[in-house]
Parts: sequence; structure tokens; C-alpha cells
Amino acid sequence: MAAVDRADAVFAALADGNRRRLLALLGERGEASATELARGLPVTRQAVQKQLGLLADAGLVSTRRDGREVLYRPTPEPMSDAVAWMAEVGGQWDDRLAALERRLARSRG
Amino acid sequence: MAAVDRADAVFAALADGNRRRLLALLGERGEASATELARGLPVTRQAVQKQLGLLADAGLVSTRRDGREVLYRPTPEPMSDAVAWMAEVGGQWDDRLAALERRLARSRG
DNA sequence: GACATTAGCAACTAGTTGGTTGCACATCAG
DNA sequence: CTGATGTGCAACCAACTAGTTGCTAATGTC
Repeated sequence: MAAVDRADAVFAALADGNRRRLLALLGERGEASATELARGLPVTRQAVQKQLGLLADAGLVSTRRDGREVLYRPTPEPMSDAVAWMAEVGGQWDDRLAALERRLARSRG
Repeated sequence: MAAVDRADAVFAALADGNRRRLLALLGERGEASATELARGLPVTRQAVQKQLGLLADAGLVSTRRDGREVLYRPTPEPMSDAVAWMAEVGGQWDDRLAALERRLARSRG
């Protein structure tokens, strides 16, 4: 199933705490550039850019060019694949996962 | 929030494809030893044992001793912390994204 | 045009990690 | 007791990764 391959990328992308923090930051601001994000973090712009690149590969962020800036925004659709995997593997034991999955899926239409 | 720390461990544990395969296998069989699992995989028992150890650290499997065998079984409860993180952050994104859409739409006229 | 700011790319380093081999210990069957 | 099977632990290795520095190119401001 294709969702599994995608889940692979999503889990790998979410495996790093700094990347999850970046995602959370992006969630708060809605949109931000790598330089902007790096300002509030103890790492260089290049490091942030690398991580954003990985997140983009997983489909978790998309970019928009505005003049000389590149703005990143979160695109949470792929997370439902990861949730789907967890729901499938852990589903036999708990239907809370299924409920959460429905909520997440619904929020993205 | 404590759930975040736990989510950290869970995401890290699920980041590896072989570990997820192990979890899926355990889900199918219900219970299995490291040696048993390694028989069907192209890796050594020790490698499987290491991975199961990581899964156990994340609370995703538990062990039971039966004679000279150690049987592993899945305990997917901790996955709900990871799902909770995704639901929380994802939900936040939705709000922000909606606001951003409105703002962009307005500014574009 | 001159200057400042931002993005993009490449090379390098330190640390992590998944896997291996090798060996010692434990348990069961004959 | 003996041989077979299974677990536990440690050292080692190759690959990957997150971060850095250093540079060039592009865009905006004066």
C-alpha cells in the first residue's frame, strides 16, 4: 500500500525533535522563512534550511517564494498516513486511534 | 506536557522501517521471540534484539519469559501520545492556515 | 551603482546508529 | 552428562546525519 511508503518518510521526518519543533513553530506562525526561524533557535540558518528540506521531502511543508524570501508553511496531509499506519497496527487494541485519525482527516477535508 | 516527551521516544522508535516491520510482525503473531522473528528476516538475532530493546524503551513492546525463551508482545498504548501530538499540532495548523488564507485573500483583493 | 539582506550550494566534522562477529551463560531433550 | 538451542553482552565497523564554515548568486533599498 502506498500509504506505508509515505508513512515511512513522515515517521523519519518526525523522528527528530528539532524538526518537530520547527513544525510546531511553523504551526504557530502559519508561515515563515528559514532565516526567520533560525533567528529564534540556537542553530544556523543552513541547519534550519536542511531540516526544512527534509520536511518538504516528506510533504509536511510547502514553500512559496515572495521576492527574495522563501516562505515555508505546514501541509499536514501526510501525517494522516502515519496515523493510518498506527491505527492499523495498533487498531486491534484501541479505537481511540481511529477516532483521532478521523478527526485529523476531517480537519484537512 | 509529559505526553510530548513520550511522543519523542515513540517517534524515534517508529522512525526505522525495520522496527515498524517488527511491530507489524508482532501484531500479526501476537507474541514471538527475537530468534523466531530473526528467522524470517535478513538480519541476525542480535540486530533484532537491539531493535526490540529500543521498542521496549519506548514502551511499544513488553516481554515475558517462558523457560529459556523471551517472548515479546506489542503494547501500542504509547502510540496515542504520538497521535495526540499530531492531532494537536495539526489542528493548530488548520486554524493558522485558515487565518492565513483569509489574510492572503484579503490582501490580494 | 553601492550596500545590505536572503537564499543556495558544497565540503568538512563529530556523533549516532543499525548491523555484524564473537563469546559466555542458561535452559531443555536425549 | 552431553549436545542443541536460546539469551545476554561487548567490541567493532560502515553508513548516515545534524550541524558547521565558507562561499556565490539573487533580490531589495538607498
